[in-house]
Amino acid sequence: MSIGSAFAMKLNAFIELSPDELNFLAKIQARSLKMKRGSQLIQEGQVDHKAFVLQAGWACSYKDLPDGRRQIISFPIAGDCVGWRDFQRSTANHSFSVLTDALVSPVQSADILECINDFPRLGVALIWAASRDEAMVVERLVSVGRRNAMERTAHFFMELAERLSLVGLATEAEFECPLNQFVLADALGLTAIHINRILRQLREDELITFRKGRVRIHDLNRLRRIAGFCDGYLSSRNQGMLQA
Amino acid sequence: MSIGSAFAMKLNAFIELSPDELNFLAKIQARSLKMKRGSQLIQEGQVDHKAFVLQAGWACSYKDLPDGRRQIISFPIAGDCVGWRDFQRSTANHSFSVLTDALVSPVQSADILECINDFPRLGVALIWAASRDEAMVVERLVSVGRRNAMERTAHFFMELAERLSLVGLATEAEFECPLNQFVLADALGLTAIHINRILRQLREDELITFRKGRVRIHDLNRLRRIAGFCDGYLSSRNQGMLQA
DNA sequence: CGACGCTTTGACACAACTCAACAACCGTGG
DNA sequence: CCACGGTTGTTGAGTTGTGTCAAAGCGTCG
Repeated sequence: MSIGSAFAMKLNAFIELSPDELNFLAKIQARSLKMKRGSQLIQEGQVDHKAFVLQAGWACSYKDLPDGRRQIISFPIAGDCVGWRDFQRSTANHSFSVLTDALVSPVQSADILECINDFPRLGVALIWAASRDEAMVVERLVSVGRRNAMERTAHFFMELAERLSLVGLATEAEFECPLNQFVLADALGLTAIHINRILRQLREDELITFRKGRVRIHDLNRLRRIAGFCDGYLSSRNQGMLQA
Repeated sequence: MSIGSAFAMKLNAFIELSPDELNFLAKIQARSLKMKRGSQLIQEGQVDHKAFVLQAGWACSYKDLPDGRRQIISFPIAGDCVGWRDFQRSTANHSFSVLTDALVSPVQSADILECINDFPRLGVALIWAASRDEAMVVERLVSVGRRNAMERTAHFFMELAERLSLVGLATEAEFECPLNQFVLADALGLTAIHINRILRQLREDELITFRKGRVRIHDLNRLRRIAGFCDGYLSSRNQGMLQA
């Protein structure tokens, strides 16, 4: 049986799913909506917010400050859950927008509860996914708090490469990345102008080339040293610490 | 019946707990360990890590970088869960230390599962607590990424005041805070020296005085404006889905 | 063709860091 | 009781990483 969705593919990398479990995942993703690039799925403070699974395309979650500054929290990609964290909260506490044209499946909280009750292994897999999402936020806090612009940017692209390859959207050294420099800046706590300078430096140092929506990684090992990247928090296997 | 523990008190602010539920909470906290100030509960990468409830005292969770830099993620206080996020992971992905002498109750993952099965309302309350913890990490990411040193520090103390008052450890305008300037720096992504200057400015502007482990808030409204603080992500009121 | 979204570059400003020194406080032991 | 070392707080002077402002380049699309 083929895995089907990116969501199933990701969970399947954590525990091997039975046909029944795959069916259930297919069922809750049966209905899906096309979203136009730039449209908003959830607005911070919204009362009747939903939850989604992102089937295809890129999204971002973020918080706006009153004066226009914003911080991007995460970039959900194919197979990722959107807004599940707040599913028992009355109001959403961050906003979600899609960055590209995208395909999303709305999910009812009833589905989530049913899943946990009828398919406990799937429930565990969902908890794993949630804990992985949180680990990514933590890792980004570390980046923004304690890594300089170069380290931070390198770290970000390595994490992205790892996540994308888990759902079959990246090869060893290359992947599509539809993020512009303003978006990168808001994610990494920098300005777009400074991101531009850093990207130039990464290119000149023959570490990463990022042009026209495509990232090419030239020297993985040197990059890993610079970024201080350990993939333990992302991967389902081999969760041990790597050497410094 | 009295509430008993800070943990119960916090959850009780979210949903009113029945005597049975309170009993269960008391049961899992029956055993507790005294920890000496500075000792470590969990080390990043540790394989046989446990989970805890912090009964009294202050702790912190953090990640170290190979070169000695570190980022503090959160400050668990009385009533908070420690290490629950990773309870189904094979290795811990951040470290925990206690900052003061403290009292902790070790919790088995079996207890957590039993809780969810036998006391579903309690399970929901735990999910609420977890989602609140994550919201705090997110809010800190916003601070470190997009607020300047003054805003960040003000925001931090306001959040702390709110959390402490929920477990009865803060009055309107004053609370104990055993954090030194190095610790504050590692939490806020600044240096201890700069924290010192910011604290001086907060004092001179008659906003906050922080001396000898005691924080006094002088002008809550002005502070809230500076920090851009909204307590929605912390508060237990006005969270729906569980009116019954 | 012009308009627009995004990238690139330079000159300059400033918030936060570094280094260096000293002061205040605290527990310990003589 | 004081002397002491260690930890924490305070301050100043100079440096640097990143932000700000301004302008130009370059595709793409209507």
